[in-house]
Amino acid sequence: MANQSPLPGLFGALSDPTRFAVVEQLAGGPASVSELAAPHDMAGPSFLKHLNVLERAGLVTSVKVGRVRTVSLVPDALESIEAWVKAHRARWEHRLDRLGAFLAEDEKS
Amino acid sequence: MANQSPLPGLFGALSDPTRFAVVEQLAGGPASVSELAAPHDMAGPSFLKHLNVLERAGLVTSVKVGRVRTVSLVPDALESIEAWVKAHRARWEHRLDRLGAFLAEDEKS
DNA sequence: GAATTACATAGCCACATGGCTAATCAATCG
DNA sequence: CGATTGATTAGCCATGTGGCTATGTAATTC
Repeated sequence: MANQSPLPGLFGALSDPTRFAVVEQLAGGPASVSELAAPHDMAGPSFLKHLNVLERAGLVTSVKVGRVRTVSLVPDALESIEAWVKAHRARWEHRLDRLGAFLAEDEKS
Repeated sequence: MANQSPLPGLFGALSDPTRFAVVEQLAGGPASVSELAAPHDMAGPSFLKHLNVLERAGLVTSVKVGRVRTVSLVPDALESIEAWVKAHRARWEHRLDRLGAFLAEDEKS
């Protein structure tokens, strides 16, 4: 049982407003570091840290060509989040159904 | 536009392994504080803080009856996460399609 | 009514996080 | 070549976060 879920890490990466906004921007297509940084009134290095967090979390990849680094989304990451949420919401709703059934049953008595 | 997205807050709540596990446990149905705390080798007050974080984030509600507090999931929260992920993944995949089309077009020349 | 149980509050501490400036490196432009 | 631009590295600092112990309070149980 050496297997820790990677999801808390993904969530952590998305828990910062700056990083969250970056992901939203990237959903519109890849962008350079400076394009991504532009909307955020923040010093370059501070912003870079955020990008590194996103990349270490696996939400984002990047390639550097010449002096420009182009960053893009990794769809698998979003997919795994979606799968997890879907599964747990489903379990929960199933439970609510059983509760509803129980209450209805109770009502009859 | 005074409207900040609530999602980073939700993600923050899920970014801690303990809290993440609590949510997973709660997907199986409501539970008391001590039932939730049991699997986590951690002092009571430390664990309580986590529950409070989850509650402030809106992922969880609780009612105290007698001396026992019962905690349950708030499905809306998971739902809003799912909706966000779905939307952004969709945008991204649409983009990939356009890229594919572009590359195919390029191939012809 | 005394002891136990189930949470809760207060306060402390170590470390992580998020921001900054200054300085560097490498590619491109004039 | 020299200047500029885009990204990066190296520190520094304030604040937040996650853990603890000690103590408190309210509901049950014996």
